[in-house]
Amino acid sequence: MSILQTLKSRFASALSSLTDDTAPLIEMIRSSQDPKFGDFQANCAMPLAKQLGKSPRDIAAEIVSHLDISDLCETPKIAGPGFINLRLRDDWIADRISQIAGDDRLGVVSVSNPKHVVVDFSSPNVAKPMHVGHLRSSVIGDAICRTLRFAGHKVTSDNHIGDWGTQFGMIIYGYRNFLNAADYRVDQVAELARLYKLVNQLSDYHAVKSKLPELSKQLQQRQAELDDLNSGTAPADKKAKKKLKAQRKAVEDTRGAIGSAEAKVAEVEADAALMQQANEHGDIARLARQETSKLHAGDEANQKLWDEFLPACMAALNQVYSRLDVQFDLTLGESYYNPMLAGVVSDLKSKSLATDSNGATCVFIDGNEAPFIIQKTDGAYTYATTDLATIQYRRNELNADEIVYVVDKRQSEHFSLLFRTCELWGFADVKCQHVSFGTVMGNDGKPFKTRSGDNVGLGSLIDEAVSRARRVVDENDDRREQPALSPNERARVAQIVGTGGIKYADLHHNRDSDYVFDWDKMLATTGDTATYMQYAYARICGIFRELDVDRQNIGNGRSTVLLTCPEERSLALQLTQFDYAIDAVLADYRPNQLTSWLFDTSGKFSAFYAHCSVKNAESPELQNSRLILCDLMARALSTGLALLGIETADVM
RNA sequence: GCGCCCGUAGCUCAGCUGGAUAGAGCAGCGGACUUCUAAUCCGCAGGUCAAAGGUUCGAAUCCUUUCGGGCGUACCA
Repeated sequence: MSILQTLKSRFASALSSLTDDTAPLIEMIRSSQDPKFGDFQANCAMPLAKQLGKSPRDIAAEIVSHLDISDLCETPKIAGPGFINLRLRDDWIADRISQIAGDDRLGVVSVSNPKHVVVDFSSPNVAKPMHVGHLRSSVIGDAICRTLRFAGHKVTSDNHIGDWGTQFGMIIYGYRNFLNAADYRVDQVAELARLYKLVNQLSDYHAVKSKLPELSKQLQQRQAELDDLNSGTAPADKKAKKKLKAQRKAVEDTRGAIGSAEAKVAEVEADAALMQQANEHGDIARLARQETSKLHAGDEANQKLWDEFLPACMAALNQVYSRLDVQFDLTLGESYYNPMLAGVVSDLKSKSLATDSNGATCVFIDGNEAPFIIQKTDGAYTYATTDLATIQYRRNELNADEIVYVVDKRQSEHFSLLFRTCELWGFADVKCQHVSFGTVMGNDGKPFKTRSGDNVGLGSLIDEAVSRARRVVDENDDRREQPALSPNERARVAQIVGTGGIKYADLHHNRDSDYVFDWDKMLATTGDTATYMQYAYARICGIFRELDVDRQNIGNGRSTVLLTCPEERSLALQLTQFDYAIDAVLADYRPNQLTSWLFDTSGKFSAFYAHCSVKNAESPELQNSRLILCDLMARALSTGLALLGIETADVM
């Protein structure tokens, strides 16, 4: 039983003589936020006093008098309005550490009721290079999978790749019209990406070009409306003010739209070759869409191209996954569900859940204006249809108890419609959850792009991180009198530090927050970073090397842990609470709960390291005790970081 | 129009179902390497938690309003 659970059960019996409803009260026991108040605090006296019409401090005293915790805590202190402050006995902490020291799971018990959770994450479109946006989903999803597995659940990680969408028609069209055969032979994926970009650019050109006159007209009109509003007297009431502001924004938006449209047009027109291609392919957007339709309809030639493109695209994705050490149990892309889509639509129709609206087949959910479109006017299915088929498959074929979607929060409306539709469809028994995350922003407050407006490729991000890490590794090792690392080891450390840094930079934010991308922060190796913890790990390994200790034998004996100074006690107490961090992550799928525990713990270790020498411990018993703490700390770091997909190195 | 989200230190962000004097990191300033790796440690400074009301013994957290910003909103995924 964990410390908190033990405390709660003791409080439950103490409280039972005062009230029948102890459940909400024992939830008010938690760890103290300030160590000067002790290790834990119970805040239940105040509400209970209110309930019983007595003074909170008297109630607190009464609770304490019924409380039987002398075996694990020192005498409770009542403070402030009626807080009960608890300080654990050192011998109790020491006992607890001894137990955990012999436990591979560091005191975390496997769940008693394992669930089968399908985690849907990463989900890039093939033939489009992965970018920072995919980093969040991949890294968060991977951490969730690892943590669920550690807790004892059955996990199926599934990469629901976009291999059946509009972009394939564009690539097919590009392949047929603009292929550079030589480049294609050298680097198939790069050439496909170029073709995708080109077709996209050309269809954009035409779309935007034809929209420009309308946009200018709209601008004129909106400007006129704005002038109209401005010409009157200054707006007195709030409504008029608001309207004026909205109008200003509308004008600005239109102006912005024209600006970017003109830029797109100019880019094509500045390039004679592009211009010629644009002129020769005036209907490119429609024709590309047609290729997609043909593919979906089973057209042999297009299917053959799809079969040709896909393996190379997958290989490119897998290369990135391998560098990130992200693994999938399944990679069932959208194409996999294609045969099931017609059945989904007919089933929903037969159950009168889906109806025709303006020629499209839709599910309408009460309280939502927007329909959930499962079949378009032209007969094509949408990603909504695919998502429904996917849930059906995961429930019926994979026997999932729970499905977790690690997807951008901008799609929250889609998921709420999807999940609601599934409930109505009769799939209420599978728990679906949208684990949303915020956008990676640039310095301008807009979604992060390079200066040229492209997405930042994930491959080059990793390269940059590793090469920066290498510079730091070199600097540090060169500074030593005797360099500790061979060139190969340096490369290995740079790899671990670089990729760990990227992952950590993402994971340590609350996933729902947008955050500003910054190379220096993303790749920083000081402060609240993976490097800080990796370094702590390497320092512990250094102690074992220096003292020539066999880690296998530490903590196996009955040797006790001695807590002789505040740094030791604080570290030991922290190390008993790994299970809270795991619980906190899984409560709402927030890996930042684990990063913050790891950072706190590492901070306490660093203080311990600075103040409590292991090598020069005052006695062999104390040295042994400190070795137990070091070993436990090292395992906490490697285990905890591993749950985040971050590796450690013995020397760095 | 409708719906969802956000506003916390110079910057980037934590802050769990309401708990005591709101926390980190970075940047800044000042200290600590003959002693297990200074990728570190110790200290200082930095805040009207956007604003105003309300609920409560207690509010950054819950409710209402205002201001500022973002996102979504019928055939892209």
